[in-house]
Amino acid sequence: MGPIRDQHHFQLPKKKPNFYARVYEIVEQIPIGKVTTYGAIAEVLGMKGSSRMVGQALGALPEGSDVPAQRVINRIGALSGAHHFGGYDRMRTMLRREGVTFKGELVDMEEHFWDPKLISDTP
DNA sequence: ACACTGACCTCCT
DNA sequence: AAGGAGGCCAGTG
Repeated sequence: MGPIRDQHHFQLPKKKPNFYARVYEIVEQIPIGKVTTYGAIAEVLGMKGSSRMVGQALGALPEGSDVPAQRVINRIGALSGAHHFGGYDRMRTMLRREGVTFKGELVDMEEHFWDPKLISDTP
């Protein structure tokens, strides 16, 4: 179904780029137990190098959104957005509940990284 | 309209 | 190897 659902009554950008919405569409497809990175999302949107924009889009999400933003982390596996989930421990707990494992403070990227480029290839 | 802000990433010391 | 500077560009005030 439509990736962005009606419950998202917060304001999306009404102009053309629709950048936020495209970010959310990708994030919604990250499988449970997997994570991806800001950079990987930016790249698949054709905006390689604009990873900060992805973070900005996620930051605009209301709390309690069903967009699984906790599955987006930085390149090395650090929970750089932890502040938006009530701190590092809270975010780590959310991910652990989904089956994500850690190596110290960092997500085990070898095990859990999911590349959003896979979307295009698989129906 | 301008200036500044980011849940980042890559290059350059 | 570790840390800093700069780039990215859509929102916001």
